[in-house]
Amino acid sequence: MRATLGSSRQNGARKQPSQARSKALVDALIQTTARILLRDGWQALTTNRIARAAGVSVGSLYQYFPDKEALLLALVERIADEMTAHLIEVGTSLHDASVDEGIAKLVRVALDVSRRDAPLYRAVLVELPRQGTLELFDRVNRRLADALAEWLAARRDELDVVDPSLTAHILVTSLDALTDHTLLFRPELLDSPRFERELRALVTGYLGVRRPSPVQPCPPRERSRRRRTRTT
Amino acid sequence: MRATLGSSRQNGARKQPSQARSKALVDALIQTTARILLRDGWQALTTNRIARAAGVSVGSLYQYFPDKEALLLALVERIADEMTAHLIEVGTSLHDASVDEGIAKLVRVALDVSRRDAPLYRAVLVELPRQGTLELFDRVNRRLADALAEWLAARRDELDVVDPSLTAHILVTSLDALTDHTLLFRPELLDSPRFERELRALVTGYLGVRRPSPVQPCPPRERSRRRRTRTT
Amino acid sequence: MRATLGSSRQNGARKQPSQARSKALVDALIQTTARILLRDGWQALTTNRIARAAGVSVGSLYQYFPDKEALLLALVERIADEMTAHLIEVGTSLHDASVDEGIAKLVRVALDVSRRDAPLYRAVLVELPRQGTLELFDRVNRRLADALAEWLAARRDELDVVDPSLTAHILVTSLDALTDHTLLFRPELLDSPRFERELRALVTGYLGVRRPSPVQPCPPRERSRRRRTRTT
Amino acid sequence: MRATLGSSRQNGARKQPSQARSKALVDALIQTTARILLRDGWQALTTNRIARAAGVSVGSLYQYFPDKEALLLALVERIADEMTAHLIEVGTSLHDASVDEGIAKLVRVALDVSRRDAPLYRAVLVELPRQGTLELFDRVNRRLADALAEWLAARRDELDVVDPSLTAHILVTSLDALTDHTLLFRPELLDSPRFERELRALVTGYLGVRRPSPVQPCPPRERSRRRRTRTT
DNA sequence: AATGAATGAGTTTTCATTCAT
DNA sequence: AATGAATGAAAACTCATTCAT
Repeated sequence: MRATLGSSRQNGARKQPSQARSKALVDALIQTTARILLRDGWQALTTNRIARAAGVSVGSLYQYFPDKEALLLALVERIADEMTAHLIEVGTSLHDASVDEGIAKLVRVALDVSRRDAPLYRAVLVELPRQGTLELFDRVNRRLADALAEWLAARRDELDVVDPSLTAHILVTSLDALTDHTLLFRPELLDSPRFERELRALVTGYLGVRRPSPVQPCPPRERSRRRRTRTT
Repeated sequence: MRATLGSSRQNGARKQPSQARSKALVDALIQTTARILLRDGWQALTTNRIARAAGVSVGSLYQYFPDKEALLLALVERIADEMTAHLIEVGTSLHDASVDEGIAKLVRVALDVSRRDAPLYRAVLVELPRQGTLELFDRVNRRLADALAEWLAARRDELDVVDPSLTAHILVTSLDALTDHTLLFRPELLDSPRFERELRALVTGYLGVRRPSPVQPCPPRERSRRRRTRTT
Repeated sequence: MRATLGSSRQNGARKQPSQARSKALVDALIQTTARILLRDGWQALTTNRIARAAGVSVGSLYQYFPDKEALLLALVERIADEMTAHLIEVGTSLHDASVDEGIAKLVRVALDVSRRDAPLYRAVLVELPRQGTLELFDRVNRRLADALAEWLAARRDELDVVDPSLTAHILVTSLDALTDHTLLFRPELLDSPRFERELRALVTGYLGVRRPSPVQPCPPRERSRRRRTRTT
Repeated sequence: MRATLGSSRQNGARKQPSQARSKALVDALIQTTARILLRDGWQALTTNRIARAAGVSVGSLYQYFPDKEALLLALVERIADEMTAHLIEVGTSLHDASVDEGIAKLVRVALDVSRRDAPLYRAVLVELPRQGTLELFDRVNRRLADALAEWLAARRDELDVVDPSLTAHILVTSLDALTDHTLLFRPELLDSPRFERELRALVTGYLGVRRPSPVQPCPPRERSRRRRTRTT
């Protein structure tokens, strides 16, 4: 829910690691950064420490990252990219999904993503300066929102959606924020089916899912009616 | 949506500012902290700079705050307390509010709170270390959620709510997160009536608001029916 | 062994406490200084802390002591004066004392003085900057040495002393240093009779105490030979 | 009289100066510390000043010493080690030394050690916090005392010594303290042959050196007899 | 490319001392 | 005389970054 659905651009890395060796080095640095952040927190996250723990020299660190910030950004990006690996499925599989399926998928993926690397992700959320981080995660959300908007638009007749783009933004943001908050303050809820059900209810309710009533079609609900006639 | 509905306890302040003078000094320091954070960012936020800008000596700063962190916490607390000023109304006025009114109020207050001191709040969200900050804002949310849960419980017959506490948590978190995110990435939405309407729709939908249909009562929607029968 | 045998001069005190109240205040400050030094060490010994612990304001402290150093000096002086209370006896009672008695007294008083306020004295020795302290204690020693020198001179025929002044300096310094060192590193020895005996032996041996051998007097020289006949 | 007869262990140095360069840097820092302490006193002894005066950056200082204290300790240790260079001779050459030779050597070395780096040593004694310093010098003393005790034990028949260990402690402490005190308060004595003679007399007298009296052997002294028979 | 010793500006924090009340 | 809030110079220490090897 917070990963670049596509690929990442040249982050400020000084040099694109072309050789395998370089790639390994960059990986080691990023992973070590994650490890230290996790184990010892933001305070302990110094470039010298990272380099030593990664088994390289500070100089090497600066060969591949112009900045400490760049390294941090790379870490966040990596997380974002791992999130993408999950979201991308949804983005594509959403296409043919029925309304209920789509909603279930959406909710499920939001939860999965939070649970997958909860501790690291939590550490990043809590300890890292958000300056550049936010945009990264937002980009992920935007792409998911775009995919979702498309899907919503395609199912307009079954749903109570006027502005798919705004609705998608609201949905994605809600889910994102809910899982984040829950990760931070009620981590135990993350695994409860009850919580998942509520999230689905939230989405379902918001989308005003219309059930085909075979005999006596219910008149559209107040809210829906109002919504449909309004102009934004 | 993120303020202590009650008052805050003795935070780490070294000395309880009893005299008016002390109070003014503490105020000046906190406001200056806010100002610098706003104008020059986290990097410029050094104790010496704060003190100088506040027109006092560093020593005085440390007379009232044991730590830089304590000062920052005090700032966050102040924001949280200002939020409370708004939330407290809702908490009380919610009691007799009809369902529609309550929802409108809830949404309205969430937006108001974000808009009121948007820039400062944004700065705090983006730049400050969340270590102690999170709990402060969470406390606010919890209290609002409690008030909301009560209200929900009292209107159970009109609503589609099984677990008021969980529902309240979800609602509060959603609204909080939505306004936060929007403040950070789509600040222009914060003032759009469209956005407010959507938030109301989100809440209304989620709560499964039941409309009294005078003639032909619609059979409860699928979702609702399902929900009612499920065991949590 | 380290106290001013006479009285102390105007230490740098800003004002001679004439009133009883002032005297009490000065006392409280000095005693509090000792207490803090003892309980919490040199690091905790700040003027503000001392004043607060003594129940007065810092301003009052500076009313009576121009300096932190002056306060410290006053403490040392007080200790030195307490030592004097003991030494002064020796100084006078030494006059008519026999050689053996004199030696026993000298040694005994050196030990008593170290034992009396061992912890505080130890703290002063270990933690205080010696800048001005040394001279204070030295003055005590000098006076004792003077008294001792006189006594030695008066007993020249029984002793093997050429330069009473130098001998006295050596004796006083030795005893002083021995008790100090022992206090610091072998405090348990301070109470052992064995240690006291050795100190007497040291003095006796050094002074070459001549024993009147009734029958067959050993031939002189040999300071050593003479020494052999002494009884401890 | 105050140096580690052996070598010193890893003190708190952050990094073992393996390269020649590092060694030079550490040396420069320690020597500069000594110089400043000597020239400008304890007050002027700030890490920044030391570093600047040594021609390196503060950072470098902290690369090799975790603490200001560690640097100070290193200085003391260096002095202690230099003392050792002298004492070690005595320790070994004492073995075959006759009683008179041994005593002369002991006294001589005590004086030499004090004279060698009198000003620096004085500064250390007067200005440095003794917290960790004391143990260092004490260790030196203990080792010398051990060597001395052995020598005393080996010459028991010529001397009036019951408990070599205690006697050695007393001797070493006396000499140490006498030279220290004299360095502090009567530095001119340090070079006087008279003073040296007295020290020898002190030791000789205390040890109850027995002279072989060819004709009429004097009966053993009282003290000696008692001492020999008593159990401690 | 890699190293890691060196850098030093910049940060937090302390605490002796003053002075308006 | 007493107070104690205010001062601010100065200290210890950090750590991102560079650059000679």
